[in-house]
Amino acid sequence: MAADETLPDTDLESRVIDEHHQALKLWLRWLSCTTRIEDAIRKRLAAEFGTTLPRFDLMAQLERQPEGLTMRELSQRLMVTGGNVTGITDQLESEGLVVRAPHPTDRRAFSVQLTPTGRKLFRRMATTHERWVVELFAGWTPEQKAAMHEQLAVLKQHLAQGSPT
Amino acid sequence: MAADETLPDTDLESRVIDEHHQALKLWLRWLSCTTRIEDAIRKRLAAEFGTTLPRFDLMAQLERQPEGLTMRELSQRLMVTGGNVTGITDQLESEGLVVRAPHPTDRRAFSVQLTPTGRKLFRRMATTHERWVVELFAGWTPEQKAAMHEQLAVLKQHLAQGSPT
DNA sequence: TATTGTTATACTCTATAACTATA
DNA sequence: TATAGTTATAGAGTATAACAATA
Repeated sequence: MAADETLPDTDLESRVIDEHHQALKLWLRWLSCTTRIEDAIRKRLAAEFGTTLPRFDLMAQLERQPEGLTMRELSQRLMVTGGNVTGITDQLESEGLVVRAPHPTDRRAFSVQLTPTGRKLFRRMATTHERWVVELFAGWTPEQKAAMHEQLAVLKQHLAQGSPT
Repeated sequence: MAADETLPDTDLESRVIDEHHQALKLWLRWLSCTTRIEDAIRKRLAAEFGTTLPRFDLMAQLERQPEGLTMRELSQRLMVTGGNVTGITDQLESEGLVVRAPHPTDRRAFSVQLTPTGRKLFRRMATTHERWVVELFAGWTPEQKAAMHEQLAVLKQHLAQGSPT
């Protein structure tokens, strides 16, 4: 032990390997937590509101944009291809939760908007959803949550730069 | 501002609301990072190895258990139902990567194991996968990664207690 | 020509339930 | 009876590519 002077190469190498394992272990633990949280939210969304995460996410996007979003914008924000947005929008529209309003300037496009019913439902769901999230993260102090939030900002930027897909 | 003495109730309430928003914002940022990382890994796994995350995960479980795992154990560890494990195992077996060996004591069960080919392939994939993960988390210092790892341990335990499904 | 959105198709993962064989 | 595993079925989400209408 304490061979810092005699075996620098080996120490460097093992440190590198340790850091590799560190990143991998971190990712696996992260993924495990994420899966559990997502599963919990997914199941509750299905049980209490008969909906799914993609549907919830689409409505969340619309709630932030009362003037509406085009199918293309939804596709980009949800990071899925156009065909999928058509399908999910079809479902929500048939349930009277969203509407394809005519676009003010582009006759090819729609301005997808929440209906009053959709908005009311979404707000109920969002409130409940937020309570679930608060409970799930209740194991952390506010300071820990804040620290995590900051650290994730760094990661997010790194990810955006690293793979500018 | 600084109404700590005059309006304690309001301050408490706004602090609670802030903490709610804090948890939600944290979760949304977290989810965004996770999605990006997972997408990157999923795409690379498909492009470079023609495989998927569930297949990779199943092989990862087997690599840790050279004596093999039963279908049931795989089902539990991967947190999916039995029918899915049958399907994925069928694929991998047809490609010669895993084998359903007879179980030593229970004639109903199998001992699913990696074949030598499967083991070799998995080790190649795992090495590359680990490199991706290291790159994706390169925005953090080793200390930050260690701190995150610790904090996730707390969360994981909270999640395990909270919903003992 | 390029873009918006839809349609058609196919693939993966997932869950549920009925079923066989063994414990 | 209970458990291990398979099969059949169905449904959600996803991507791709061909297509119509409009820019």
